[in-house]
Amino acid sequence: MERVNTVKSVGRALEIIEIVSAKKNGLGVTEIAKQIDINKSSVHRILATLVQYGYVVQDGETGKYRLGYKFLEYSSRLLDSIDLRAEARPFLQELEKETNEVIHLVIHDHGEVVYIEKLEGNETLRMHSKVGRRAPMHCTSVGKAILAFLPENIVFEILARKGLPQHTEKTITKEDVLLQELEEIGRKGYALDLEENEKGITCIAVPILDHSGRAVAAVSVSGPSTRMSDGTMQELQGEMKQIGRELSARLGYSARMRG
Amino acid sequence: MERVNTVKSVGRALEIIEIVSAKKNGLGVTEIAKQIDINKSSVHRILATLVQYGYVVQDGETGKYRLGYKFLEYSSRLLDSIDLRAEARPFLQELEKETNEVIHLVIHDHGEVVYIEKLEGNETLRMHSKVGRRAPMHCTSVGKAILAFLPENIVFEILARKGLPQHTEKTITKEDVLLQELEEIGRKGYALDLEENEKGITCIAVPILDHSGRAVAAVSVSGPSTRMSDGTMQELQGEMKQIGRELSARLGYSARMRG
DNA sequence: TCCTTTGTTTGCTATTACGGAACACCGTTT
DNA sequence: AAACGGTGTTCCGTAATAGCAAACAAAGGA
Repeated sequence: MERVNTVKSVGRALEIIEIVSAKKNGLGVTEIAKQIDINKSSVHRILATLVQYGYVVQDGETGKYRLGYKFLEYSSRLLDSIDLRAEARPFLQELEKETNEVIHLVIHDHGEVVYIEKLEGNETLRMHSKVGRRAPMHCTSVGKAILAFLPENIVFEILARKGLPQHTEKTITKEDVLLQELEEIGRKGYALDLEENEKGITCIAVPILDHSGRAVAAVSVSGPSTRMSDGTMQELQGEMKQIGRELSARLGYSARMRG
Repeated sequence: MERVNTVKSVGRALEIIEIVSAKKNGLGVTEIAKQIDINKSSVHRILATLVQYGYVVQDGETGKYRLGYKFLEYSSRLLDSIDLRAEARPFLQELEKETNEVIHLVIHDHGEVVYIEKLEGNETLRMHSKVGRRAPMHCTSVGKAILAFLPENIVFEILARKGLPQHTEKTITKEDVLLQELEEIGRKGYALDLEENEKGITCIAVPILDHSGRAVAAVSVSGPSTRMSDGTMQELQGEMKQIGRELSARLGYSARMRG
């Protein structure tokens, strides 16, 4: 963790937010101070600032500190600014109607994927809390679809930083194997996840490219491996690639994708 | 703005976040520095810290700073922790089914209401970006329903701090009139918004009380005034009060509400 | 081409944030 | 009841550090 030209107390504040966000029911000054090994009074002062701005609230009963609703506000603004969501929505809905499986829209952020939309059969209502969740790239269809359309040096940087932790017995944990897979994905134009992230779950994904041809997002269909047969995938991949091209075009990328 | 025992740089950082969040397409160091009248280099150093933690990202093309997806993550955790949402969901769904109107679930936060759920006919998918939005209390049904079940001194504090800005010609802008209305709401157990916030829109709301009988949230039905007739309201209010009681009970409030 | 306007870095100084300790305030225990 | 361990909060001297001004770099525009 390099700390060149940064503000120490701001960093501490953000670490405190991280800690506070992790405990649903809040926690106290002393507990926080222990976790990051700085003085109680410093924690208290930073918390006071965060409270003043609504980032953190102090529970009236227990006195514990919890995350404030301010984050919902910013999150809302953020989602608004991602017009990709609005653009993608009709395509996702059609995909869901056809497949009756779970549809995801993710964005690449700092070597992970962030879910910004999830359509799940009749349970569309339950999805909110999933939006914002993160997942690794090396063992998800969306992650691999994006990696395959990123410059090599960025891919190496991500893999070096994040490693290839094993999630299931099928997770690709060797870098050379993954690179070969990415090369294939690049040729085919879509990525598969054959139970590499979660046992029994198979996914197919296509990347969404920005104006320079770099992947910034991806769309996927996920389902139980029993339903996601080779045949199903073959039917799906054509349509999904079409959707990927369409959405890429709306981000300004008009060049022709291979495959 | 009192600043006793707070950390200046942290406050500045949060102000910078506020500014950055307001511009969809991001903005530059100089622009930010101008807005809060501090030195460029200070802004730069704080931004560097925020970038390091993922709160802010720098656009690769333009170099402008935009809000990072970190906020989605925290927002997600926050929504998870609000079990009120989960508890309320089935009730809201039934309300929506019956009325075919827009259903809102809000939480009180610092003298405003924050939307944490929105059900909107067939367009349930479009709601995400609305979650986290804020609205004033004095001119919304949900806001008034909550105010009516808060201690007087808190009500006065909120009104003093926020004022009663006029949104439509029907907005209540006189404090004594509003207090009288709140008293009536307290007796009846539900609140109406007769085009006080938005022209042509009528709403009805009931509060949700915590274990001590103080309002912390509210549920509402909104629709065009043409459809939200007196008769409709009369039919609705009984069921909505029942929902309010039910949800209050789950938060630990078991005392009998008046009305 | 030069000039303006960015973003970034540097060095100095005074600000200010930090940590230790004291304080106040519980709830328990003895 | 009084002493205790556990909170959260406040105070104060000091040293670290965040802020400022100015210089630098880089990128457009005229």
